[in-house]
Amino acid sequence: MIRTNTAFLDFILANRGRYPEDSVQEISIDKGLELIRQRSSVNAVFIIKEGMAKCSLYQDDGTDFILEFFGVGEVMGEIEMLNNEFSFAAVEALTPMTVLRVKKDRFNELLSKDQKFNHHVLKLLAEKVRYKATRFSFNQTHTLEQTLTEMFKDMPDLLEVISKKDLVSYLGITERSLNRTLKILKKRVM
Amino acid sequence: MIRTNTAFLDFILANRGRYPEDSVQEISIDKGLELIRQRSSVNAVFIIKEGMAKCSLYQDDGTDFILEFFGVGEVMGEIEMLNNEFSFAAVEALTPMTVLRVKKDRFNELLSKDQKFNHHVLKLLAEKVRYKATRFSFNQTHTLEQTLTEMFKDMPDLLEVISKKDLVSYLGITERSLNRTLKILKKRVM
DNA sequence: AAAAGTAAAGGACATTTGTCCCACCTGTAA
DNA sequence: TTACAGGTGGGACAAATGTCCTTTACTTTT
Repeated sequence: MIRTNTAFLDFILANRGRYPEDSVQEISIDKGLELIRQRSSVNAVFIIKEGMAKCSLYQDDGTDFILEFFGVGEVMGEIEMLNNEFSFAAVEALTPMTVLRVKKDRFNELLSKDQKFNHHVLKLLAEKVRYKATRFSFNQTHTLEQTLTEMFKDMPDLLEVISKKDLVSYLGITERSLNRTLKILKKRVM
Repeated sequence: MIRTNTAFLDFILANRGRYPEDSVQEISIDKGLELIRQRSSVNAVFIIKEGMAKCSLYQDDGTDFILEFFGVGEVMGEIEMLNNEFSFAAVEALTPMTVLRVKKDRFNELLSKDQKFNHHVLKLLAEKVRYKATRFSFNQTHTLEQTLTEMFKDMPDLLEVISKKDLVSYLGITERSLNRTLKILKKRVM
């Protein structure tokens, strides 16, 4: 459930020497900082080298829904770059992070000039579509209890890594429901 | 809610004369035919010229969840092509269709040799991510009544175009719930 | 038109999730 | 120590959705 993409990160790290000066900058991000603000224009693509972020969508009614947790290697801002639109989601650091920053012009240049870079971006987008589809499909057709059971199978230390509040937003439920179901699951284990 | 992408279709239609012989074949599809079978290998990309299809995911428990309704210009099979994996979803014609078929090798060739083609594919993938994210976010955080209200605003003739069974699978609910809510909405209008 | 068979709609009750609020814990200021 | 504030978990009830089965409506056959 925390997305990673080491293939792309490794590729960038191995090749950045060949790119024009300053194409890829490494920057440190404090926990809690908002890397991308919703409905603002985005002028760089970010790749996570260390740390974790959440990508969420604030809705009109005040609720916020977490689309994805981004881990090492995940890429942010490329959707907006390609559609040339304002960001449709927000990205916020959940831990201190180190990210690689590629400015808009450089990103587009790499896309058109470096075939391997281009192919990585295509694959990464395809993977985002695939993952979103399967995740949402599962959530829509299963109860919270089933969904949580799956998540713990995948990641037993879930609650140490992600706060209850974030988990609630990720699942689109209330804190009450989460607590209730966690209690049921705890009983089940004993 | 029925996705379309005329930009890409127009581009293909305008340029196919320049592509090698037989790169883009036009084929007719009967209603009900399964263009892409889930968990099978995909060896061509399809673009809809006429008609409509559903893209769905059959789950282990027998339920099937409709990810998207594909209308004119929508592209199918490109995710599998890029990830070089078996199809994760199935696509079935809901009406008689005409589709443009681009074989795997040709598709990859166009991707690497035709920069505009490449850019169209990038944009189309980005748009799929964006759309899925906003749709699912909305559904997860709203009741069926709210979701249906929005859908009818967008498309008053919804029920003439899409069968109740498909609508049910698209929303991940039961037929009973749909009927109940439709009745409530009908009362509301009067 | 009557009978039989099939698909769609809806009633009654069960389960899941949400809302509201209270009790309890912890830390801190008086 | 007391009193107050903020946060966390949970009880009680409400609302939304699912399950099961009956009823209604619509076709087809005779």
